[in-house]
Amino acid sequence: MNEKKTRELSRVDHLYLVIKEMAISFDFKPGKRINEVELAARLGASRTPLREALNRLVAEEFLTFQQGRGFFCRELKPREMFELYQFRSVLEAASVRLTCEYATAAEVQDLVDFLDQTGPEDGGRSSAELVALDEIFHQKLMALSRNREMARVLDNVNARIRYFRWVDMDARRAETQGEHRKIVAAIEARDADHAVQLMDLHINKRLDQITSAIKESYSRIYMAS
Amino acid sequence: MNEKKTRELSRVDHLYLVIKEMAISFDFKPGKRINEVELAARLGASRTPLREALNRLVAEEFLTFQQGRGFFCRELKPREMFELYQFRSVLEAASVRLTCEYATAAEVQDLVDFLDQTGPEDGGRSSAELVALDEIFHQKLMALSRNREMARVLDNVNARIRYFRWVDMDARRAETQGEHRKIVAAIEARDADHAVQLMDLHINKRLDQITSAIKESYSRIYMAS
DNA sequence: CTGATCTTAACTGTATACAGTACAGTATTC
DNA sequence: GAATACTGTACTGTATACAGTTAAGATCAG
Repeated sequence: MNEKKTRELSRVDHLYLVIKEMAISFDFKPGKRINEVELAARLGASRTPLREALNRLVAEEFLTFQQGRGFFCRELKPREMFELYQFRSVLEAASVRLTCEYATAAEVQDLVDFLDQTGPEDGGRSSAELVALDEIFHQKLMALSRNREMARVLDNVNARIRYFRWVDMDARRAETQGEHRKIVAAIEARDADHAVQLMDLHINKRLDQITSAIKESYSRIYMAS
Repeated sequence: MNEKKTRELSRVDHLYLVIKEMAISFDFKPGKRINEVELAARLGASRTPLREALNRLVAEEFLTFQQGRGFFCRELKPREMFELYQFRSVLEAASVRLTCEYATAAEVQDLVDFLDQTGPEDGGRSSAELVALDEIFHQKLMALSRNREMARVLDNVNARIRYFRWVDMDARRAETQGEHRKIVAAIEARDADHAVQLMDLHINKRLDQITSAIKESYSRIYMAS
């Protein structure tokens, strides 16, 4: 027990968080098997807590598991990304609708303040930083809809498409912030239908767009190694 | 390796399935700690694979985990059930909309056939059987929307509210089948808005209804023991 | 009888050992 | 030369041991 690891956290929790980040950013290559002995050594733990963490990540679809062969990194499949985008769109539309219903004026104002603070410009931010800001905006919105179950699933969906978005954000970095402002304006007016419509435009992505962006994603995954 | 357990399944997978069923039906009492040694002995396994299965179930919110204290059965909280019902409603509305868009006429006909086969009457079925049939109907519908990610989450939501529904179904056993028919009719007409509206009526449940039905649920949980 | 403190038993957290299995690499045969 | 059988190595699957921690029970003061 020497590292300055985040305390108050069990070893399994710690491993879970670290490996989840590795899975998100494809430090494991798509479809490749994970060597437990080697990974355990690298993270300074034994195989027992490591496998417990890996099992959690299997349940959250970051990894897959095959009887007798072990744990594997998920693949980056166009169809799956498309379904996750579609799912995200559904979650966000519901989020907007419920927010129109439940959020107080003060809470909506907080959202406006957040957009003001993060500025209308991208401020020289990296693609990853822009994605992070975008996710925070949507998390705040989801929090106002007062449904923690949907919030939890949205977090999972966002994490699973995050790598893809890092790549994709480069192409449309300018648009995001302005679209957020329009959505909040519609919420302030309590115009749920309009807000949902704007949200759909903001999120939806066609399968062919995804397919071509995934090619770029793959090339970056293997460039980095 | 003696039991006639479902083969081709790893021990962890087997434990996972068995314990999940136990969690769904509250064989573990709400909030109570799970004794690993005792449960391992009861299921004829050692603690290592048992804990791997328990960790998966924590990730799926059937159990909770506290550092240094172990695994606990989830509680049955009105607010959480309400949010799950709301979530289910969102998922099913999306399912209906996408089905209107993507399903072939033949697929919709299969749905009609399924309703015909399971009859307009409850046929003396138990509450649990009716809930199971209802879940199958909604799974089939979700399959037609061609989004496996949403299907997977719907399964999880359904499993988590299942015990509650076993209790609740007694009160409204007659209604379900007829509502399903109306929904399918709207889908056949490709009238998405109407189908969604019917689905909302079919699923939504107010928080106060849930709260009172949960009292009944708790009494049955502790009766059974 | 109530509350605090100490002691002890029970249980969790993790490492490790070993058995069994998958897979690669080599040899052998056609 | 290609295909198949064999053998060895590496890795997973699971049990178990032990250390550390929590929680309960007993003892004693107020």
